[in-house]
Amino acid sequence: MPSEPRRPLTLRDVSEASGVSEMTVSRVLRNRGDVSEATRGKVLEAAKALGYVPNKIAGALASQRVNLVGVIIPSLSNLVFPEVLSGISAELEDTGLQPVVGVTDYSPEKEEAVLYEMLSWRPSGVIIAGLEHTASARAMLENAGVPVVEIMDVDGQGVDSVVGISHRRAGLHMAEAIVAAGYRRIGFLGTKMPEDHRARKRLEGFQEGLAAAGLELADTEFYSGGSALAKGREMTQALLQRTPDLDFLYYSNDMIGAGGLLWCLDQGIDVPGRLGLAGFNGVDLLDGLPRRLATMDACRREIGRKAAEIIAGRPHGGLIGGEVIELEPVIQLGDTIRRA
Amino acid sequence: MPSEPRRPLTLRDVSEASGVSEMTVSRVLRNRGDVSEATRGKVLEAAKALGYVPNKIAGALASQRVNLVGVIIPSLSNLVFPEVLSGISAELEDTGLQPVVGVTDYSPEKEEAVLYEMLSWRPSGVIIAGLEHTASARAMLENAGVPVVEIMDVDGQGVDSVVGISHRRAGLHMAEAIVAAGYRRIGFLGTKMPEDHRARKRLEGFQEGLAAAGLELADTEFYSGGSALAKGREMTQALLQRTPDLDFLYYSNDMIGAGGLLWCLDQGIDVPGRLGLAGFNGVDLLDGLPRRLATMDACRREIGRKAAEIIAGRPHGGLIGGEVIELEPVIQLGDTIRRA
DNA sequence: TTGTGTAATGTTAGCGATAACGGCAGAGGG
DNA sequence: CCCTCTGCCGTTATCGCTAACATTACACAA
Repeated sequence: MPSEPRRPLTLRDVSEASGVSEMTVSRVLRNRGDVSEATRGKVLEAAKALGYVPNKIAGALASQRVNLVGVIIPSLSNLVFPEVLSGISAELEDTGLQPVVGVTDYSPEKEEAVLYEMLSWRPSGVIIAGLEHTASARAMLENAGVPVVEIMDVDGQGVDSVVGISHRRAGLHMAEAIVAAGYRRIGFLGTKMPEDHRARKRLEGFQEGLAAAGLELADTEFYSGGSALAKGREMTQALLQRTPDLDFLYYSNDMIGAGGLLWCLDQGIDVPGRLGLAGFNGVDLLDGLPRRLATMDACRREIGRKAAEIIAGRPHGGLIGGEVIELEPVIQLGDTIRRA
Repeated sequence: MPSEPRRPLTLRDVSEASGVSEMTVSRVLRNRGDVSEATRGKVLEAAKALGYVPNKIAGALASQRVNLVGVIIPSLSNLVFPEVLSGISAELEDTGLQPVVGVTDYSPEKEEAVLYEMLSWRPSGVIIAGLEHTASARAMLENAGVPVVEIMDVDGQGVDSVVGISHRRAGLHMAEAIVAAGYRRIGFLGTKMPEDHRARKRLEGFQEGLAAAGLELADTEFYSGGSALAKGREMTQALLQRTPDLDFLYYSNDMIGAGGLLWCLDQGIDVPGRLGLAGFNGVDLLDGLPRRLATMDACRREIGRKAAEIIAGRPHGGLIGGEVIELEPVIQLGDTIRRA
């Protein structure tokens, strides 16, 4: 047990304490190269006694290798992204790689800044949400010299690899299911976020699906900020007040959908008979609601896994390049869409 | 627009492209030292044209400075921690410092590993949840040579600075409020997590508060894993079936409390008349529930801010040492505790 | 004995940046 | 005219570690 952390410890301190060269200490600490059991023991003991922690900055500079993977996502409070992260962590678990998270708050400029900052640490790979980036950001990704995986969304052109679902088709399929169940007067409730391209694409796909059946949205309502559950209530009330004859409400995410569901139940509205409801994401956080909200699983964890797998699978940013993995979201009718 | 990212770019490339020395380029890129407007322009232009991204690894090694702050938390899905993080980010916003997150899954061993990994990058500070660590981890924190802030909890001895609330007193105050409202047959529902010391302390404080009124817990129920909302329902049902005469349920967090609340409402139980409910955390995610659950704000964002403030305020790990900041959680009676 | 192979360790030369200091103009004062 | 000062920019020496190669010691075959 040492007691004076005056001058930071270096390999040299360990080497002197154990009577071998710095190189040998380095080899022991990295489990690389041949070292006799005896020296290994001595070195480990000395390192532990001193409380030595290797300096990865120097190590990375010397070896030109960094065990970090940059992960850039829009938000941590969205509930979706922590799940993606969890998939990434799980997959990276014993590859020696480690995720480092950056958050953009849905701002392209901030995304660019975060990306720049990350790349300046020369990570072994980058996982970034979405396909839409500033020109600079896209250029950085192209020139990064490491594998890049754009996640969540496959509706568009990626820089390198892409893992996600088609939000357009997700919206489309939900529309088909709703129409098939016999609903005709359909409203949409969503967030007012121009930068949430995935929500936009879902809506577009949804409208496309309605159009195919000769329908269009009867009314829409948008919000921004605030507690999603509470907003779901308010918006639902507002929408139904304005257009009382709606027979279905499609929410852009499960949280506001849940709020809407709770409001409808409070009001004694017959769900799904008189009014059907659906959300998006399949968050199991909401499992305990009085009814299971119809939704569509966004394959969040799986997306994280696959993305991490791609990064981990490319030795040194190998030039294998651009896989596109499209996952298939599964519709869950729950209790809020009439069954045939 | 360049097109061949063969050999990674270095300062030298920019220096050659702009006809000045590496040192001058470095100065321009860091906004440090005197550089004429003319050269600055040339350099920036060259850097942009090449798509140069500085190598912070080399920079950090040379300058012995790293603009990262390690943040170690048990989980990202707990809802509480993203909020703490958001406070940290906000406070660090324009200090040049940047948070780097590590997750421990409530495992002391993993915490130790994550801490070791973080320290090996020589961050400018460490923010870590909780006061309980392995002996090794504690030693590392003590010898890190940078400011350390332990957050969330003040019931115990910290290594350096501490920012949080007293969970013991939080539990105690909730007990007092419940007793004051006239409830007597009180049950507790919580998570089965020996490593969640804060939940444990809250429970202890709660029992202490009951004891002061001559009461003790009438029954308890624990769970682990699964969707919190659903678990809240199940546990509540189980507990009330086993001990039907309970008149109050104290939940260790708002999510299971919300599940319980929904179940009680489903059952037509008179809340808060026949049965009172309370949770912990004050997550505004739940604002849209049919009733506002009684809870206690854990000052999550504020904790993040204060912790970041301490880190940012210490120039180079200055030796100012050990502040302890105890925040005061506010009880919110909501609609699930009888009012006087 | 000499050579050859292998295991275990040491030596040297950077990795890409920055700190610290040095040099060299031109301005201004005496 | 000399001297100091300031603005601007270059040179040199690390930072702590690792890749690559050199070296040593010993075993064993020829």
